[in-house]
Amino acid sequence: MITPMLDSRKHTVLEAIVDCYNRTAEPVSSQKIVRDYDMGLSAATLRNTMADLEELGYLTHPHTSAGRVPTEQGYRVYVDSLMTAQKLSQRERQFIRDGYASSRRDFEEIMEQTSKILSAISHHIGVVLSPELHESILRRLELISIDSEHILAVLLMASGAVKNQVVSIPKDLSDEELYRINRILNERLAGLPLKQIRQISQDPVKLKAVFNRPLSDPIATVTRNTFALEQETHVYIDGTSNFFSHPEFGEVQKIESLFRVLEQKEQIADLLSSQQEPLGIQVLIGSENGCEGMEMCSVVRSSYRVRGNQFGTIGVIGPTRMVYPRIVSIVKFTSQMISELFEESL
Amino acid sequence: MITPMLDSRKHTVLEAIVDCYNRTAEPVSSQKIVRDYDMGLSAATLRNTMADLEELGYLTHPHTSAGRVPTEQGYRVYVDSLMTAQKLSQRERQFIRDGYASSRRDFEEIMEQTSKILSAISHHIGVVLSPELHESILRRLELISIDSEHILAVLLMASGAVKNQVVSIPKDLSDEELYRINRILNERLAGLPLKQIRQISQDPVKLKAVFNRPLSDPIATVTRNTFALEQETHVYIDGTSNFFSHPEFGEVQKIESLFRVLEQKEQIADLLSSQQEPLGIQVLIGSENGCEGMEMCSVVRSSYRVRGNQFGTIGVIGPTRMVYPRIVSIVKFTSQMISELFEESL
DNA sequence: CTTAGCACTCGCAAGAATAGAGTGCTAAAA
DNA sequence: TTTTAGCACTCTATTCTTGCGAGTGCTAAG
Repeated sequence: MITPMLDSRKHTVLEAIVDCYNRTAEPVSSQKIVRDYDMGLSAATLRNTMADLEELGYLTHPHTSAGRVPTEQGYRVYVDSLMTAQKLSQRERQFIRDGYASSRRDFEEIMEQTSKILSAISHHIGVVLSPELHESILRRLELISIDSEHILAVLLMASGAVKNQVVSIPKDLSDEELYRINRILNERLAGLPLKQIRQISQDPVKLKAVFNRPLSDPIATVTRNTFALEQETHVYIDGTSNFFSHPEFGEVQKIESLFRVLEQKEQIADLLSSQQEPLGIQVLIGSENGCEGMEMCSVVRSSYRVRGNQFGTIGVIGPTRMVYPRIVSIVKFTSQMISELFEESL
Repeated sequence: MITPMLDSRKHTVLEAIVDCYNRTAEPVSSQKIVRDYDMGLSAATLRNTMADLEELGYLTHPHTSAGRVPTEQGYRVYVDSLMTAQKLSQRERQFIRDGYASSRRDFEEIMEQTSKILSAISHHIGVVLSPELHESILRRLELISIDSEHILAVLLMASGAVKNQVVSIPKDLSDEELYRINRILNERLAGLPLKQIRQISQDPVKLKAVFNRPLSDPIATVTRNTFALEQETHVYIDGTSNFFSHPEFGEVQKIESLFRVLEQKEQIADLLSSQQEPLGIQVLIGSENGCEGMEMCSVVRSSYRVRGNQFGTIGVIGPTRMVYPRIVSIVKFTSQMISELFEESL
């Protein structure tokens, strides 16, 4: 628990500074700590300790005569070994539960609702990443005729996700034949992950092996066209305007770079999924998130689990100066909630 | 063409001021006009004319020693009777067409792509409102079993839109029975607008009349649950970060109120659909849009048409100081494009 | 090792001075 | 009668100065 280089006083002081800075968004002076934190030390002593912490790289000075501000490294230590978990209040838990109560529990709605809940309760940005479609297991497939050249393929996944896709078909395919194809596809492909189905459908040898039919058969064509899917995850974002209330984003410039990033959904998807380990909670502090234009933001993320042993990610994006214990608890609890939801329903 | 109260000189001057202000975002002085617009008049004369225009309510002064800025009323006159339509260049038309080329032409993708195209080419915010689901005509309905208590209802609309919905069903409904119900529902309900179907499904008398079965019959339950749909339109927004490049949004405050509105999709939906007349283009200048927090923005919108005689709306939201002729042409052309797309495909 | 005291640094806010852009008005010119 | 040159006046934006206050670092005493 105790970082080797830091004695217990340095710990306490660093924690106090992080805490104070998080609340005020202003550099913390030695005076301020004496006044607010009653730790039985004089300002001068604190100044010495603070100077030490600065030398170790945990604090900085905006300028000579200003108070101290935690560095990313300082936050790192704080998050890893200083902060004490802050349990969510009964109220807050209830708020999260209520958020899901109204939803009709379909897949998309849960995703959307989650991003809303996360942002509403954290007062930061809530983000949800759906599980990668390719990893999903096909539960069932339905082909619906649209016109003579197109059908709508409805892919129902084990996770509860649904993917609609318009597919071109060979002309003059009768309804009966379509129905027959539909039945065969379900027989042979249901239960397999999409990734594997895709491989089969693009590989003539495998395709032939699975269906035991010539490649010119309509069934081969339909399969090929239906499963020529791109990799795909959806990103749900909510609460972007919460950023305006933080004083450190007082200048348009800073907020601009952030918003430009947020509009690039792929970047956000990368941000949430990179080096994600299943079922752990992770905190990326400041530039650790590796996202250009988001250096002054931290990300708290966690994976969640849906049926079919698949994982998605939820997260909160906020200023580096966020109340980590609270946000961590929120993300943790919400990811549990959502995993449970997917377990019990659908 | 000529507004009664304004002689031809006032026209020219007003147009010049609007044009100049649109380009520079700064109050326009008499000097500036003499220099840039070669209209054979001295600065003093222009000042007189400008004073007249101000008295008529078409211009204002930020302060005594500043240049003139068009009022909303001024813009109104400009848009209604002064500006000359600016044809899109071949390049621009091609840009729009190319934007659709890649899309696989399913309903959602066209919507999404349209908002992207609009924002990319206008450098403002692109918005698309899908047709109201209730007005859509049901083309076909497919019921897919999920588990013993739920099915997935896939509603395929005449417009090409698809709506998935998880529906609770009576327990122990056999697959055969579900299939039978599915067939009957298609027979009786396909071709009707959802609104009407909803009425039928919620009204015991009508329900009985249509299906000629007791209300306890599973078919009645499934119908009721499937068509208990809320009114629903989707809003697609893109290009929000474009707003940062406009100098009039240099202060965080102004941009904040705008972004808070943009996060409220319902408000945007209202904004686009209120008093919309089919197939016309409309320009709402400044506070005319009636949306709190968007007083400094104008909206150029147009409806588009999908199969089944339904209408949706597309629009561009930008600062009041936008290049109206260009934006109007963009919106007009795009709405034609999208109508054509829906005509030919799907 | 801690702390009081003090000199020193630096940012920030308030004021003062200045420059300059633009207007309105008046009187002369067309 | 309309246009224009000229000029006084107004107001903003910029720059510079000044003073204040918050904070630190260092030193010497407790």
